[in-house]
Amino acid sequence: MSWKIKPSPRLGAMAATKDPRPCSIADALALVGEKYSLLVLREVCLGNGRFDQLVRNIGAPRDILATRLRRLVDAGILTRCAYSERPQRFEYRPTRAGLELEPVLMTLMAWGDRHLRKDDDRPMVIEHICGNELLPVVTCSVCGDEVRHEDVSAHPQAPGWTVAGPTAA
Amino acid sequence: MSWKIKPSPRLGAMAATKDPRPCSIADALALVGEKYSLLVLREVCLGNGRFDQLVRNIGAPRDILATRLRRLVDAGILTRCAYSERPQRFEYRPTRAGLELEPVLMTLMAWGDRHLRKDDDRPMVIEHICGNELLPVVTCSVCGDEVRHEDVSAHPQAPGWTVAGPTAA
DNA sequence: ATGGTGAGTTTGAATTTCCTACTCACCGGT
DNA sequence: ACCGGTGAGTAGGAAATTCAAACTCACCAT
Repeated sequence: MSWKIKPSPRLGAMAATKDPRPCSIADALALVGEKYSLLVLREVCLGNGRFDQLVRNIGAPRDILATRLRRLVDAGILTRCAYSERPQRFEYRPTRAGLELEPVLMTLMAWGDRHLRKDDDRPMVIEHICGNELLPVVTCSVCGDEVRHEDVSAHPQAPGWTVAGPTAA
Repeated sequence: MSWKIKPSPRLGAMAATKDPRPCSIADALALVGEKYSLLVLREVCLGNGRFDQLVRNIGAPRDILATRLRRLVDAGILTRCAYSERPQRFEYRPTRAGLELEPVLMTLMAWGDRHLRKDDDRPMVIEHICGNELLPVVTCSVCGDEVRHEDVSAHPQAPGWTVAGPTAA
């Protein structure tokens, strides 16, 4: 009788490493990157924070939405405030931290408008107080210039991490 | 014998509506909002586009990563180019459209740095060509002012949609 | 008493993700 | 020629999530 000897698994091809690059993008996404979370924030920033409105406008299943809302409230991104006692009814509103995610939504929307739609059939236009349609641009807070890919360089701070990955094992 | 009469289901409390608010944020997220997709973009923008590097630096399961890469390539956000024939080896690189998502990553990172970390233990610092650390700010491309929540107003274009949801049914 | 609304919860089925291992093509050393 | 190693994935089954539809509870209006 013969057994298939278990040939020690390849050492190079392992599962997802348990310590990926430490990064605030990853951390932020762990909080608001789940399906629907950013759409909740969109609606809430539009002033539209009641449960059934969220269900309708986002198109999310009610139970999932309830889970997301709990998480966003716990994270301090939303607050749940009563807009009526007897009958008790609630409304979700962005906290300061939540409002500070709006720039993310705006740049994302601008990208979608530019790359996902042909012509000018934008489903929503944002007007700036200056009187013009808002075309959001990301700039350097110091010099004020628009940020371009070739004008920035990343410097990882965590030990063992370079821009190219962990220092050669 | 008695049957439980099926009491026609409530009309008010239905499942997720099949036509949520039309919105480029939603469309963009449908493309790049799945788990890991934006982290792929992060690595690829860092110039780090080989499969095994992505696995290590992102911490994603290999099969999921393969699926995401296919999707991003199909969407025209990444390209898969050979960096060596014999043996064939590939590398993923951002297209123009992919690079234009960098502002989203930057604002997200800045938010994470500000709200998810106490003190200044940022895992990564970005330097702008002007010589300073980059603190990205979203501004109005016309007037140049920083965009603040209270300075913008949204105008949905789709018929039947106001900022507050579908026109009263 | 009946029906309606807001804000969720429950339940079971359908999808996705995750983990571990496996493949294929090639290279480099002995 | 054989052995081990690397890059870039694929395969298969268990575990976790999502989804749709219905159900609950408290209250108000008729």
